[in-house]
Amino acid sequence: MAHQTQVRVRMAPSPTGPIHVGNLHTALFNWLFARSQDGVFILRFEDTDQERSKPEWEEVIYNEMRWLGLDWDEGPDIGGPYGPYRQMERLDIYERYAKRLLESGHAYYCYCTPEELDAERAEARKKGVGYLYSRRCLHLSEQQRAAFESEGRRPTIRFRVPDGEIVSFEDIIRGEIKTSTDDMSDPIIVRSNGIPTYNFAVAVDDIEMRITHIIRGEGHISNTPQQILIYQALGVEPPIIAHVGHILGADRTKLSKRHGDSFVGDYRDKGFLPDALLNFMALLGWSPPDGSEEISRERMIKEFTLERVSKAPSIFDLKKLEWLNGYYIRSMSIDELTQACIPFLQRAGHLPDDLSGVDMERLKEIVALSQERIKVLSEINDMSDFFFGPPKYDPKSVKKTLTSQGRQVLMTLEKELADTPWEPDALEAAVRGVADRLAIKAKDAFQPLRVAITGSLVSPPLVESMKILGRETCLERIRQGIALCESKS
RNA sequence: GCCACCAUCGUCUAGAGGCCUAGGACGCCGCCCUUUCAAGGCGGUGGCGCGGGUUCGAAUCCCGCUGGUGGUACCA
Repeated sequence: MAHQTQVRVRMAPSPTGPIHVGNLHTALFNWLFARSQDGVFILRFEDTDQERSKPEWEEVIYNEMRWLGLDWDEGPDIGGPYGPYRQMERLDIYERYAKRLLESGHAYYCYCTPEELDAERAEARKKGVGYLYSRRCLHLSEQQRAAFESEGRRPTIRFRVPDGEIVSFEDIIRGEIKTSTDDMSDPIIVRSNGIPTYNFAVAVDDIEMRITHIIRGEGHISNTPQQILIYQALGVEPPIIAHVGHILGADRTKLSKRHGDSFVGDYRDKGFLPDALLNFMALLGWSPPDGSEEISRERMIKEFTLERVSKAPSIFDLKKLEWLNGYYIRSMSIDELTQACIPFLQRAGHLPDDLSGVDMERLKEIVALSQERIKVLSEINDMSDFFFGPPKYDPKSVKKTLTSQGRQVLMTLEKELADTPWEPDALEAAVRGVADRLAIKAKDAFQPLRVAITGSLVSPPLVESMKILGRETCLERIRQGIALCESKS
């Protein structure tokens, strides 16, 4: 077998906030590709936007990546052979590359002010043509430059886009994409403060870090020709490129903060499981050959190929995520699920912070009764609240069941259950017996009892819940239920 | 405005010229199971944006249109 160079891909977020669902999508595809190819997954922070980048976000991003189980092989925290992995620590590298471009005539200094540039843009807009920088700084003499400098103007560096050429690249997902350089304005690659702009820094980093495949969102398609031109000017073969479709909100626009719940952390806090979230995200724009929906991390890695990634954008469908999450919850062992629910129960005040006094066996029984009833972990709270304190009587449920007939049922049950063996089967038989004796349907006996015990018409299985609650508590709640009947009538 | 990308059920998708009377999944609806709600089982609803080509044959290829999205920054 021929030796192939090792696949190297990267996730390059800017530390300007937590991980967004869109970031996760492309990060996942990069990670899956790396893992499927025995490649290297690199984490790099693109922090050249000094205004918005904050070091605090880095820690948040690490934590979320760890929560998701997306591990990286090189990064700012663990280093690697091509570091540093934070762009602001690589300024000398960009400077070197910029110098090369300047010397080879592929770049030039530009002294235009933002105001002057705005005017040019306004002019182009007025004429209804695409904006192209006027290039009035392309051929500045030493004297002209000195004059600008003495005015106190600090230059940017622009890349000189060649005239009359077609830039073309083969996108693995989309096929050939061509752009005419005549439609491209000379981009600023280094700001007047010496910090490189995105398109330049990315190209330099991807070269320096030996990136073999760029997998990113389709929003970057329009940046690609610029970057290809930079590669060409530097005499470097560009990596293989793949643009994945965006993820859209229900309004069909690119998912963003505006849509709410667009951060990974939002889903973590609601009780979505990382495996479910990853499974769901993988299915947005990709599907395994056999069409399976529930697919483990291992299988995703095994079956992932860029060839199967679709180019169309996709809408984030919360309902499907919830279904998948429910599937994963149902697949967990009771021990695992209980552990996963504990933080949510604590946050709701159902469990103390210090778990040493908690009856874990009882807790597991409670969780087990809710397992196939919850779609997200946080739902454990509403589903099982009556185990942790007095029931919250739902007015509608009370009105419907705690009627005069309900009162009769509960009063009979109070006596009956006083000495029924406290086991689910016996309890069920007892309730049915009462229904028979009263000549009513079993349902009409169970429902008032359910409301008295749990507070609601909707609850986990009743007799199993009563078993956990114990006789005294249940009898007390039945009396409470009777009282509610009386206060009504 | 200009440039680019995209286009199969409501949603995620399968589909790489005949296997398509377009398959699966989520959702929705109905039935079964059942002490509630779920879960599970069974069934149903529902789609190739439009118009031209190419071809014996098009969801699949080409062109146009329409629609959507993205970019158009000394943001990334």
